[in-house]
Amino acid sequence: MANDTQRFQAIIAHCKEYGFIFPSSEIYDGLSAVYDYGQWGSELKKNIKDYWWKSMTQLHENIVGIDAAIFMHPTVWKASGHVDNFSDPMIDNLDSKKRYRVDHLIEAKAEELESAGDAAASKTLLDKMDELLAANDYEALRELIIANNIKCTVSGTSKWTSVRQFNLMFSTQLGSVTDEASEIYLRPETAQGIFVNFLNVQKSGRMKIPFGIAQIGKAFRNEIVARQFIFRMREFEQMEMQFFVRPGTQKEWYEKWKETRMNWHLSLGIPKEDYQFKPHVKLAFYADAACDIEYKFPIGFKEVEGIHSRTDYDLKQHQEFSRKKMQYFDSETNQNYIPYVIETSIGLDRMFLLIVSHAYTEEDLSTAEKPDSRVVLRFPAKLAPLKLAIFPLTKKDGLPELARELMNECMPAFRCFYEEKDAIGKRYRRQDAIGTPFCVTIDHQTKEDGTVTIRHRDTMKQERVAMGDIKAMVQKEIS
RNA sequence: GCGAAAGUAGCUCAUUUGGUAGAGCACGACCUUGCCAAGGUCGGGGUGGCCGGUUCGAGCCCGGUCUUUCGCUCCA
Repeated sequence: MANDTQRFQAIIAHCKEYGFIFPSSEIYDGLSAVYDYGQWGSELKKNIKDYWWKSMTQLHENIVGIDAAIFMHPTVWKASGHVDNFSDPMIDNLDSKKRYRVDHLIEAKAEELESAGDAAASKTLLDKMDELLAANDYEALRELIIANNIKCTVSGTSKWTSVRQFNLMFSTQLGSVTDEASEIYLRPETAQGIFVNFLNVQKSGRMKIPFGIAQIGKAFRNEIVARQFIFRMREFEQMEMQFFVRPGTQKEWYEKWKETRMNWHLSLGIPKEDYQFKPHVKLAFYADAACDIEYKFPIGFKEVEGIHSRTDYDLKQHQEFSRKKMQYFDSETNQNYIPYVIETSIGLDRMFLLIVSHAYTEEDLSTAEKPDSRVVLRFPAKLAPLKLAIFPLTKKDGLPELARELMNECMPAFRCFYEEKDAIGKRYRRQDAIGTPFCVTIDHQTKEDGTVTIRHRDTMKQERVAMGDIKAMVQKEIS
C-alpha cells in the first residue's frame, strides 16, 4: 500500500514534470481539485476522446452523437431529481467532528424509538422532519435534533453546529441582470442533454429503436471532498451514451453493453485482471440494474465507468414536467411507448488516469559497469500524444536536412517531434518519458542507401528500414 | 468542512542553536563525442508559498492565510 501511494505520487509528479497535467492557476497558488491539461496531456486526452467517439458512433450504425449546451433550462434538474435529491442539509458534531446528513440522523432516532416500542413518537418525529425539510427551516431542524436528545454516536454528545445545506450543483446567473428567475445550474451530468433532445434526434434522424445517442462533454459537481488528483474533480468530462430500447428488452441490452464496454477497454491492451465489474447493491431510485467497471488504480480498484439500466424514468419525468409526449411509435409491434434506457457513462479524466497508471513504468537497466534506469510511459500507440520522434545523429554533415525531409513527409499524417540536441541516448530517454512509441535516427548510412533506424519504445530494439517506409509503418501501428 | 503534517531554483534536496541561501540534475550558448541518461567551458535562474508580528537582524520563532499530502465526513 505504501508502495502504491508512492507510485501514485510519482505518477502525479511525472504528469506535471512532463507537461501532462498542471494544477489550475498554479501561479496563484492553485485552485483546489481543479487541474489543467498541458501540451502532451491535452493530446492524450483528445486521442482517448477520439477513440471512444469513433468506436461508439462510427462503428455503430444506430448510434449518433450530439453536443448539447452546458446551460439547460432549470426545470430539467427538477425533472431529473437533482434539485430535490442532492441538496441535503448537513450538521456537524463539534466534539467528534463527524458530519451527518440531517435526515439520516433523525431517521436513525426514529428507528430507535420504533424498536423501543414507541411507534407513535417515531411517526411524530418523522412527520415533523418532513414538514421542516419541505419548508427548508434549518433552525427548527436543529432544534428538533436537540429537543429529541439526539446524540452523536461517536462522541455521545449533542453539541451540534447549525444546519447547513450541501448543494451538489453549481449555480450561476443567466443574463446580465441578476434576479431570482435567472438562476441556472451548470449541468451535473451530460445525460440530461441527451434526454431533452430525444425527440429531436429521433425524429430528425428517423431513428428506429433500438438506437443510441452519444455525447462527450463537461459536467460540474460540488463534491464535498474532491481529491485524489484528477480522479475526483469539480469540473470533469464525461463520455456517455444513452441507448433507447423497447420496454422488456432492457435486461438483454444491459448485458450486451456490459460486454461491449469491457471489450472496448480490453482493446487497448490493458490486462483483463486489472478490471472488474462491481454490481451496485443499493440501486438508485431510477435504476433496475447497475454496475461499475472498476480499474485497479494505484489507489485501489475504483470506478472508471458505469453501466446503468435507467428504465423509462428520465423520459417519463421529462414528459411530466414538459407536458410533451416522449413516446415512440414502434411499427413492428404497432405500439406507442416510452423507451427504456441503458446508459454507459465513462469519466474521461478517469480514463486518462487509467491510461497513465497503466503506462507508467520505472525500469532498472543497470549493468555490472554502471547503474541505469528509465521512466517509460507505455501508452497504446494509438493514444500516445506523439507518434514519432525524428533525430539526426549529428547536427552536421547534412543529416538535419535529411531529417527535415522525413518530418515534412510525416507531419501531416501524425504528430511528430524533431530534436537534434544532446546525445542520442538522452533524446531516446526523453521520448520514453512522454510515451512516444517510435524514434527514427538519421545517420551517415542514410546518405548512402536511404535507410534509417527505427527504435521501439518498449523493447528499446532498433531495426534498419528504408526512410520511405517509415510513414506507412507508423501509420499501421497507430490505426 | 474537521484533525495532523508539509511548502527553500523547473525537479530532488541541503543550509549545526535566528546573522541578509547552496548542491546535483534540468535549462541556455559553445567545444568534444556520435545509437540508448549523467564529457568540458561559460551562463541564466530563488523578495525561502503569501501576509503580518517579535527582534538590531527571520527561511529558521509566533499568528493568520493559501495550497498539497494523509486520516475522517459525503459521493444519484
